[in-house]
Amino acid sequence: MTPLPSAQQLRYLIALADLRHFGRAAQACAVTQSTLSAGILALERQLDIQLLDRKVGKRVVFTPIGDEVAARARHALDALQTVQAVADASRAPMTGLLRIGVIPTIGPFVLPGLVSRLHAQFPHIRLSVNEDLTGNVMDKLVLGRLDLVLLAMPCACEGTETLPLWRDDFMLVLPARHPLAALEAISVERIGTERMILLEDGHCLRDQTLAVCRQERGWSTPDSEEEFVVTSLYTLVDMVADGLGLALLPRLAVESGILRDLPVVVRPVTGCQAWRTIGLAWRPRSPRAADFRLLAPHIRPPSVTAPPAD
Amino acid sequence: MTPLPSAQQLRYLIALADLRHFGRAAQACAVTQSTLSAGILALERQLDIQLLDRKVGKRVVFTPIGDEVAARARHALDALQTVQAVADASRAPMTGLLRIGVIPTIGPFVLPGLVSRLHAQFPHIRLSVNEDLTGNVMDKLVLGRLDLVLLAMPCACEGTETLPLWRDDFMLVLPARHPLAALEAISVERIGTERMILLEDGHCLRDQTLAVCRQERGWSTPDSEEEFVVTSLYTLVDMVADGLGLALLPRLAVESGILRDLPVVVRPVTGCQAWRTIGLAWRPRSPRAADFRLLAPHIRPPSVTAPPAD
DNA sequence: CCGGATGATCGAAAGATTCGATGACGCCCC
DNA sequence: GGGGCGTCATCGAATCTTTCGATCATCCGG
Repeated sequence: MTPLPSAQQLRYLIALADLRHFGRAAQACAVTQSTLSAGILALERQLDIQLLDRKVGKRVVFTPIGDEVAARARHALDALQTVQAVADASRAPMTGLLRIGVIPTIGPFVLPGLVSRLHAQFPHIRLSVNEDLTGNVMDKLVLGRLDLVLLAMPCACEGTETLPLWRDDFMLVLPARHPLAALEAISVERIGTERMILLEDGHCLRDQTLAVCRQERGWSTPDSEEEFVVTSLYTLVDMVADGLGLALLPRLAVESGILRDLPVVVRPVTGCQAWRTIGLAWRPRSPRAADFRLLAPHIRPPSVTAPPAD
Repeated sequence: MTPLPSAQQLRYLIALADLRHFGRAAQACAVTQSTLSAGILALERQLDIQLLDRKVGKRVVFTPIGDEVAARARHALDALQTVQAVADASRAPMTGLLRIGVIPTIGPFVLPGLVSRLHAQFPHIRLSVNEDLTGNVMDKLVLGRLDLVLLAMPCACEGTETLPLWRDDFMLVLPARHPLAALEAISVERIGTERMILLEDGHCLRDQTLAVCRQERGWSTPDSEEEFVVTSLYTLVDMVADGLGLALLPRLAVESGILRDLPVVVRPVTGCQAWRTIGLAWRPRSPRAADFRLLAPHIRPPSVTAPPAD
């Protein structure tokens, strides 16, 4: 049985596929050109296939099968590096750079406490935070540009592993002088005739608000000319205070003091399932998946007091 | 930078994880016990983690992280072998064992011609055929026990790559003396009041028949005591001939002569989308994916004459 | 307390990898 | 058209790694 291609050979092939030049690829691999050339030749001999088209001048031209092998080689090398990464992560858990993504309707209310808590608990961790819409942070997650995403479920998180953290109720925010403000709790049917202020497209909270409203048959999306769409929860609250409409806010935002001293009141919504689930998502093959599970208990809404240490 | 673990080391680790015995693992790897022992030690030293618990007697006990690393090692070794397999497949396309799965409502009508055609076209291919329900063949496909599946879409084929081959119309088969037999084509609304004979649960054709019938509002699934459910298309045709009900048959089956000389007539269905798409499915990472695409043109219904060779 | 089984360790031989130097080949410009 | 240049292949020597067989250390059951 011929030996499997070595990690070194795969590195050579991938560098050559990227740079299309033996000398520069060798430089990138920190070896001499002769070594890289011999490595590619050895790979061709071992696999018994032609990876490069050598007749066309002296330019580096991959054969179709060469491209295919290079693509598989990338995957194999990645898998090998993951073995190493798993070992590294276990030897030094909760260290190194953690690139965390978060959506705008969670970030401002969770991150401040989270960052300081993580720094206190895990001094060797370095945090990089990226706030963006659900779709964007999830894209970056699967592309490997983020390690961990804090988001609101339900959401389309194919190809990721998720862990629910806590339930975050939606609460109705309305102008203080609004007739409904007299009620202690407001049933979803009463919202049917009201104008709702929405976040702009792409915010999952927008879709979740619409989903809650659509549980009431009488409700329909406002015409585009009548629509009130804003880009941040802060603006949204301001507009409610101005009497321009009602809005659903996550309890998380309310309890973080987003209402300030504006002339608005906040009421629970009854008669429907009005909440989102805050959760974590990561790549299932992430070497640090075990770390992320350990990290989860430290991600909390600011209002929840820490459980006593044991 | 410490070197990545070698394929050999991963093999040693996996053999040890499987056999839990240095001597036998070494035998399985065709090396001496000392070599395997040294290999494991070297891996532990390179990764700088403890893979085995050595204090407990002399039994081979993996640490939790050892198990984790072994699992990743399996994946990495698999990826390396795939590089090799891609090369092998390209060097000798259309050779070796091809394990093909097929569903019962396609197999009898396509396989006979397909097998002889493939043997003629690719003499070095060895075929292994497995006929089973859609769910079962797809399970075997993703588990790697099949290479290629011939099935009817739409279907839930997550985690697989699919290639549509041709559209297969559904045709209504009814007793020769049935009043509707007088019509040249039968609109789906006329089926609303008829009793349909169905395949048993698990056949995708059953679900597709129900889907067609449900396009007609008046239609509802028969009560279980009134249901006529059979296990094969041949029985189904027999029951139609006996006047027990109507059935939808794929054109593929009709043109393969399943109606024999029974007192039934077959009519096109109008007024709805009544067809299935015959297609191929395989694992996206299959080393022979390129082969499968080349193979597709040779999979045809028996009625279609071969295009002239060019 | 001893013999068998199991895994770790050691030195030597075989094999693989790498380097620097050099060869072969096409291309460009004078 | 020929020399210079850029590019990839080849070669021998030095170095590093892997493997083997032998041996040692330890544990377990009688």
